[in-house]
Amino acid sequence: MPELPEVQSVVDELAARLPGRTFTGGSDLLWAPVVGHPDPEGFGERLEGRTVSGVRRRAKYIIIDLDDGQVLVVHLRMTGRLHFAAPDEAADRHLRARLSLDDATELRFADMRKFGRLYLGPVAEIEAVTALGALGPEPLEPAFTASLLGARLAGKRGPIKSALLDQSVVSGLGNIYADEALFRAGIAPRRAAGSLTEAELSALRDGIVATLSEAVERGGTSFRNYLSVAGRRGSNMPNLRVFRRDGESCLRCGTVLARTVVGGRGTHWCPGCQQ
DNA sequence: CGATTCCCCTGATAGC
DNA sequence: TGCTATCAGGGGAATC
Repeated sequence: MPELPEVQSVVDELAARLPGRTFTGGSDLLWAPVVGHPDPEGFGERLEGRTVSGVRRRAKYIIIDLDDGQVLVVHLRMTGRLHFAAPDEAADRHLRARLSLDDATELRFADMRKFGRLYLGPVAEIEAVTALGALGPEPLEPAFTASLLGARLAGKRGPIKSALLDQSVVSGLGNIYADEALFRAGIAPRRAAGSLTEAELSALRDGIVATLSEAVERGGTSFRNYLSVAGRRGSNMPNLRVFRRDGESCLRCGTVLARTVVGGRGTHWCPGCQQ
């Protein structure tokens, strides 16, 4: 489940290789609905001849800038994976799209669960058809302070866990890092989002930043599916304190860790030290 | 408008 | 052992 750190790893590897490359004809959609925008029929034609000028990340979106001002945006969702391959390399059964490049390779998008999407067009168009236009602040940028977090959460009555997963509140967190950040901050996942004290907001801001930046350093977390562009697993899993550790004892206070459902999502936490 | 529920998918896992 | 039911979960749409 790629969240900010996993997407960052993918972006870093794409950025080392894709700029300067030109998409050529012969791109192939093995499963047309993988294209979320525009209509799949026009996709290959619109991409052909475009040269990559840069690769960057916004929230969990991979943004590939093209020389004509358009962007090719990729969202991996749950099981999407990008990798480079030779055109004659055998395709695995989950391959959804092959995008031909001018160096006799192709950028492949595979996705077992079929949730991931490719989008192509001017930024404004993509912002209109995805959440890209309504995203909350990037948590690893300096502007992400406790007071900004407090302002984004103000007045919210729903659980803090749900608010952290809402990409319009803060962008980039998913289920793993939301649980981990709440544990580090000592805040129970069902606390009303707008009820946090200043000290708690500060601890949560710090917990989010530490959790994400450590995971970025370790190349992300590979729970089961995630692989980087180069096919590497992230090494952050041993760094997880609560996620999928229910039944084990808390590293901080020894209480048996619990699992519950908050906002329809599996939630892992310590009833002993998260208040 | 905010909060909640449902839905999309298919491999892994649990239960019998 | 083998089959079937359930689960997981990002984010968008529909609903309350």
